[in-house]
Amino acid sequence: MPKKLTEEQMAGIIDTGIREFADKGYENANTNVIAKKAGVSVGYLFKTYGDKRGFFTACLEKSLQALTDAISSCDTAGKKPGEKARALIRTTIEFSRAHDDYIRMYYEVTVLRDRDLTKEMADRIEGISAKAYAAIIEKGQQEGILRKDLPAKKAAYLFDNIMMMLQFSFAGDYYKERYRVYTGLEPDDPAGDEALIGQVMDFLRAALGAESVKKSRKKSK
Amino acid sequence: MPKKLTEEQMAGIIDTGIREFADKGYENANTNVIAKKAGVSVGYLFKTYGDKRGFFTACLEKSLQALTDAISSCDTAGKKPGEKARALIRTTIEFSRAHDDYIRMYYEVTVLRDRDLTKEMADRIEGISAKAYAAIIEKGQQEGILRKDLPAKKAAYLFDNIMMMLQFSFAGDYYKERYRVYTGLEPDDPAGDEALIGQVMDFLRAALGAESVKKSRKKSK
DNA sequence: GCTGATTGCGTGAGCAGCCACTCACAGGGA
DNA sequence: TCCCTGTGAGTGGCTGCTCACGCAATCAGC
Repeated sequence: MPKKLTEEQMAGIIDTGIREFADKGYENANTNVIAKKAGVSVGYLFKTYGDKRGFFTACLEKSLQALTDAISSCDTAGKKPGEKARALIRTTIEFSRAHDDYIRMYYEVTVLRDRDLTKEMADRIEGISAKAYAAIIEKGQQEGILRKDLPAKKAAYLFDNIMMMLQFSFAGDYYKERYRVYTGLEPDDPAGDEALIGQVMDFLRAALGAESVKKSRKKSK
Repeated sequence: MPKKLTEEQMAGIIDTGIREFADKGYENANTNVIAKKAGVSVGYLFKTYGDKRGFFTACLEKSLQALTDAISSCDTAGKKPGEKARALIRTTIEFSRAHDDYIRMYYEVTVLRDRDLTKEMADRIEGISAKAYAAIIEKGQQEGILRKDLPAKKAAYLFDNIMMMLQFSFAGDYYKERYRVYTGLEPDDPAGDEALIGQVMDFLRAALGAESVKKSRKKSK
């Protein structure tokens, strides 16, 4: 049965692709299988996206958009740096658990052996968060809430290290197991979330906060 | 020309394998090519290691051993927790730069889709460092150098997050680029190392140190 | 010591299966 | 009738793995 694909079908290929790439990895994902699962012909897939890599890039695009949207929704004007940070941590954890396939797509980029694409993606993805984080931190420093002796860029880097690892910890098999080993908690269970968020905040507040702020540190557990 | 492989040849296959797996990834590494590069027949490779996965595991084993050795060399008895941490950070950075293929092998595990192997590896690799880190932190807490209100396990987890990201930052293309984006520094150039080590220490000391220790914080940059 | 037999390690051409990609075609819309 | 979109059986190239063979080392008999 030929003729004119519906909008859903066209969007469906991308979603199917994301699921397959996330589950099996780039190499093991099979374009024939993806097309069949999406109810579309292979021919269509290749005519539309050129080749496998092109299709992958399209899938990636959607995943990254969703990720970026979630992150930037935390950066509401008027919020204090501390509130922003807390929102960022909570959103990251929740998003990673709910849309683990998007995170795993992002993780796939990290593994890619295509020098140019790798560089482009790193610049795009990290560029966005690097600027956002550095801005928050700089603002905090100006307001006197955060210590000024650690360069904002380096602080942003250390902050993002923790954010990235959080993302992976709730999406990838290896990182989930690692989370279990370290904390004794089950990553899929949201029960430990609040405690974790509190501890991460606490850790960061201590690491980045100005002396005056440290005193108000609350006991956690 | 057949007959009896030398010790070097036998070790050589593993080294060649590590290089190939690290460079191209598990799927793209070609057993025929590895055998040829190592100056050995494919037949030998498969007779000795069973299949590609078995050969990969053998390569992994050597990489992990080297990594574990380097890490555990920092844990000399008698050192203060702070000294141990500093040695750990320095060693991690230097090792990652010098033996980036070992780190990339480790990273490959992280991507593996083999549930059982993933779990086993996570338990082994992370189990070792988790215990070591937690022990150092607990000791620090008992000595009153480190704050006691953050559970040692969680602290170890956050510490390891930073250590892992440091490893990747000097070994993987994506992470190298990310490091450039964030810090503006060139990851392959050791010139920025001391400053980075100082800042990481500073960050951790602030995050984990007891109040009394914080006062002695030195200005960095 | 010498020689033919025996053993088994290592070889690499070849095979089988997989999968990205093509292209001749079907059929719906204008 | 003429596009033009989408189809899916087919193909070519790649790669993990096999297996029949060759060669050296060891051995048995003299």
